[in-house]
Amino acid sequence: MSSDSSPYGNPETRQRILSKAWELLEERGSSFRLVDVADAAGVSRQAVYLHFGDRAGLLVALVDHVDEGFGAAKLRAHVFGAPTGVESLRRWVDTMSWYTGKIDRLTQVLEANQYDDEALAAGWRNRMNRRQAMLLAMTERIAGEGRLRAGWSVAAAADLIYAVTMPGPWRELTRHLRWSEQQYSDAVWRLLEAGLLLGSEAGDAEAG
Amino acid sequence: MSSDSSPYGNPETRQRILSKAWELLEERGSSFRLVDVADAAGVSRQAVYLHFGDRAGLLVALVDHVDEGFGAAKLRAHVFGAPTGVESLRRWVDTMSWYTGKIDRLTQVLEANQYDDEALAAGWRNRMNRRQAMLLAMTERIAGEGRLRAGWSVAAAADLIYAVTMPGPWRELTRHLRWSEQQYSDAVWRLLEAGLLLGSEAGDAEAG
DNA sequence: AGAATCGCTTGACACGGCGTCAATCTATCA
DNA sequence: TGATAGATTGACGCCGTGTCAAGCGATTCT
Repeated sequence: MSSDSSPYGNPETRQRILSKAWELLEERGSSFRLVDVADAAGVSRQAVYLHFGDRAGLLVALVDHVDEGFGAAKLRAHVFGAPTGVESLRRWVDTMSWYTGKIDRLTQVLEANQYDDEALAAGWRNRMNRRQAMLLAMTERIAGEGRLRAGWSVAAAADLIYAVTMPGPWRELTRHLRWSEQQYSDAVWRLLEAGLLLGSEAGDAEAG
Repeated sequence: MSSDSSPYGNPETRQRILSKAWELLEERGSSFRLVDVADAAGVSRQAVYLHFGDRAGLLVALVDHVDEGFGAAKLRAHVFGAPTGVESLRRWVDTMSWYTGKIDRLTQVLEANQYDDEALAAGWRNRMNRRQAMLLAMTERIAGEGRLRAGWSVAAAADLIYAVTMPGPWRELTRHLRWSEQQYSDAVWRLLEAGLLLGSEAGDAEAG
């Protein structure tokens, strides 16, 4: 409970920098420069360093900033508030597809730089670990409802769902193969449902 | 059929550079430097530029180099030589899991730098397009054998298989979640089979 | 009012790695 | 003898990151 949460300087300045950094990242991608961020925010280049330490620090801070901006907490509540585990997973896939689209540019940069930047890697891992934990919880719930297909352990199923729904495949399908986010969501859901779940009472019959 | 395939200089030197570059990439990852490559190959830094133009050129050349080294052509022949489309896909998943492990470091670098390097992006796209084409062909064959589950178009199924089997998820499962390559292969296959394919005559029954 | 502190600016600098250039060397082949 | 190809040498410019020291205008403390 120490005060390491008081970052530095004027919070409004901090917000301005983050907002402009976000905009620049959206349009310039991973090649956005700190000097541009500073200029856009109407602040000196050093101010950025004072607030965030370095480039990686800015990126990491950006993650929380956009999560807050997009109401990630509420989205999570909606997902977990589903009446059943299966429905929860369905909502998750849907929400994730939408959300991934919103922050894909940032995700790209994080992924691309996680290998030569320690701090960035940690930030990315942290995010992904939380996602894993969420999916494990959902999968446990699904298993508890007796809807996990025979032959799958909860852990294995959760890991596989996690891996298959990473940003990479999403990006490939929507950005390069021109699927809509909804198509992605539907197809992935169908795949997971048919591959990992059991029908509630009726079989897997579907309209032909 | 023009002679743009005669690259530059002594082919043996070229090979030495590529081999050493590969080694360095394996251990240093994306932060490997051209100067180190040159030193390791016992050649001047400029020689690298003469042979490959720039960093991206080296990386792209490296792709073909390792494909050749690992006998990618033979592997492909094995995959396509399967008696049925379904078996072909099964072989592909298995082979791909193994092969992805062999070249994962290189893949990482390619993925990571595709966004700020034009030539690298093209090289990566090229590779992935060929994979897509392969999977489309396999999926068509599967559909032709009447083993594609109802409700999936050939194109959609192929795209989805392609996306789900990208290096990203593979890396996540094997490197971070400690799955073996075989476990990955088995799990992904099970998922695809149950999700997209139809049993030949007997149902989907499996030993409990 | 005087002093200290905070938030930020200014300008300069070093570092690293990439890419480039011109000059030079050394075999080989004609 | 003299081109030509393959490679070396050493220097240079560029660019973005990160660092440093000094200073400046407000606000707060007393």
